[in-house]
Amino acid sequence: MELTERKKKVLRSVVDLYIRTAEPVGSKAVAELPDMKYSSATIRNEMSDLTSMGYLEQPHTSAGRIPSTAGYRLYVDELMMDYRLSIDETKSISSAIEEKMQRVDKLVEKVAKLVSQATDLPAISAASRRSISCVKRFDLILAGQGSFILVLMLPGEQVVNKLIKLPLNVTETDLKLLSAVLNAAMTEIPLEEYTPELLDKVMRSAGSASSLVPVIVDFTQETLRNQGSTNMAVAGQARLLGLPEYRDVDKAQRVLASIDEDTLSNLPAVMQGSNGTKVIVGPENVADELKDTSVVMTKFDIGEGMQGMIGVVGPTRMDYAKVTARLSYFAESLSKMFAKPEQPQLPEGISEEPKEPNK
Amino acid sequence: MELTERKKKVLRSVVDLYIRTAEPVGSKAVAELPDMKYSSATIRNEMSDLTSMGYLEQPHTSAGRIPSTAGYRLYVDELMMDYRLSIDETKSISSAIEEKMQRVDKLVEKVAKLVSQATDLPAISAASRRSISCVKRFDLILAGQGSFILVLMLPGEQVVNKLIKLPLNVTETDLKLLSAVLNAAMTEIPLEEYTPELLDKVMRSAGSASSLVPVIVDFTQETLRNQGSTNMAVAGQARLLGLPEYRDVDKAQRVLASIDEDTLSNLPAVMQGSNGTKVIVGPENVADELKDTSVVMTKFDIGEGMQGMIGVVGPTRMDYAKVTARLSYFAESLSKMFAKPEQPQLPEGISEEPKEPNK
DNA sequence: TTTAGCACTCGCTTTCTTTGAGTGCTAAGC
DNA sequence: GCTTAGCACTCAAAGAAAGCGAGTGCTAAA
Repeated sequence: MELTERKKKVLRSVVDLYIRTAEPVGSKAVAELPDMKYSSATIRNEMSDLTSMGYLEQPHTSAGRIPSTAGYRLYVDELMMDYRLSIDETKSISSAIEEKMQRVDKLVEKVAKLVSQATDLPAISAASRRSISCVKRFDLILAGQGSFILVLMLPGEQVVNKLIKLPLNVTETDLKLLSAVLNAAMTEIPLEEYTPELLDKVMRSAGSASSLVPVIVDFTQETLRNQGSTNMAVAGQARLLGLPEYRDVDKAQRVLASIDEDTLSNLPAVMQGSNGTKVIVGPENVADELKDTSVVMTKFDIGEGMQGMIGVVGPTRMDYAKVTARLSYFAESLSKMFAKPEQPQLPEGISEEPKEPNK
Repeated sequence: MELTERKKKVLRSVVDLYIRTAEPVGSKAVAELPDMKYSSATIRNEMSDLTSMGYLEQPHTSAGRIPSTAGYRLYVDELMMDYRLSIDETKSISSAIEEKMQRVDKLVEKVAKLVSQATDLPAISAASRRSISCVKRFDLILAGQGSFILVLMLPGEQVVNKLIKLPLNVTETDLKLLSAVLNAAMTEIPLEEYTPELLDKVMRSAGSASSLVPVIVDFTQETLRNQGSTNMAVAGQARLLGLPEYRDVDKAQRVLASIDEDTLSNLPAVMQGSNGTKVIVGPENVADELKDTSVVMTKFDIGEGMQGMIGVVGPTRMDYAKVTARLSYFAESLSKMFAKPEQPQLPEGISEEPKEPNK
């Protein structure tokens, strides 16, 4: 059977109504829509066709129709009207983002909150660095009896430090020598090349400061490893409970549990290939708990070898148009913010990174 | 009427049973407890007395009894049996804490998760620094054309850094001079003494590097201000939904909303005075949404001018004994960890010490 | 091809009934 | 004088039955 224009129109109307009401949609309701020029009987026939074509479903014989997964898919891919963000919306999103945000992990948290607020759904936000990283420079600063500060400069304006304490005395000369050795031998090379042989070589060149080498290298390796890590935050889980489909507490709990930060750690992988906004409708989901829950995600580049992702989780009948619009706008604003880091809206640049000592 | 030993025993049994079952407790159930040597009729009389004394309540005439707020209070303050942590429990708590945790904010997050796991309830964790802080030392490291790294040493082994970029050239000599000036004039003094006059003086002494002073001082001030801030994390909200009293989604949502990180920002204030473990039973709560929700909190010192707090939120009938025991153990382990930061740490001495609650 | 009409279906809601845990009271027992 | 067995009474919760009404599919007429 062919999917005529009228059928598409009916399908769109059904999905739109269902998104709004969360109740099965009857032929009469569709017929009464302002720009629907046919009677309920006609609509009924069309809906019957759409059902046999697999785009709609009937919870039971005498109920209205609800969109099937295929129906949502078609809706998202073709039928969905562009949602125009109102000036107010763009304004509130931009101004929220523009507040200066200091560290990446705080930023991720903040963004998750904002996205959740903007969509009224639970939101996830993540930022991950690709781990192709190296040390650009080592600095050692004497900090007192047997303690010194190790400062690592990494690509992308990042600076990491650690206060190191040792049960032996350290002299300025030791540190000078050691930092020269480290800078000569261990900068600009990836983690993999930190071989035992290299360490050995460094140790030997370090002379009296050689006992400092292991602790320095340990920290460096750990730092480089963490560079490839992902910051992630979830916000607004409670919003899920406001939705009729999650009045069933068990269901809500299952979904909430599965969007816990721990559980989601593999999510970035999902986003790997695609760029832009991606909609995963209900059963297309990998996780079993999310079978009747949809996920909308947007990936974006934030420069400096970092990637950002924001997404929301909601019922299959969520307002895809609105959600994707807001998400995209968010992503865009964030990209912009990162693209020109020295611009006025971000007075300090985003390169600082206050660190605590204590591994 | 006098509160006899037997009445206390009955009350304790009622609370214990209610904590376990979440159902009104009948006289028969109490009478059938192993060490209850009276018949249900006798218990019935005692329960009737306890009801008129205000320690128990009846949801309706022909139902069992549930503890009133006064009943819980008495239970928590006097009746509650010490809960002995099993070796397994202490082990799992200690080993969880022992994992190296890097920064305070990450630690707070991690602890919230652990506490939530250990109690199976939503948990809050916070760490706050008293803001009496100063810079112990400034270091400036040249990092390239017109950019350098500012390193601040703060009390308590903290080191903070920031990469600063400027549209002008900076020389090693400039930085040497400047750091000498800064260390002479601006260390060991509190934020308040960063007066315009002082800045002026520093600027003048800084010579050709004077243009760097404002940006350095800005960052320093901001850092010191942040020192007084509070890190806070909430974890395991979803666990609330597993409890029968929160099957009512609206209720659950209200509670969850009110333990959102934002809302709770005033919580540290509540903990101000008291030390040790504090139990807030239901209606004793300030927030209206938490009227039938209890909060158990423990405050502890983690040295270096920092204070920690962990707490859980749960139904009024939560297992206070178990929860306070675990919370205290957590607090203790954390304190220990901070007290001897370089120690390999714990398992010896399973000195749990389920705290006597303070009224 | 569209539409009005009509019989039919079936999940909700409401009302009524039943059930049983739990109570308070009384009178007998220790 | 305490304790306990016994019994009538209460009342929420669970189950069953009835009625409602939104929605359908089909048919026949426009």
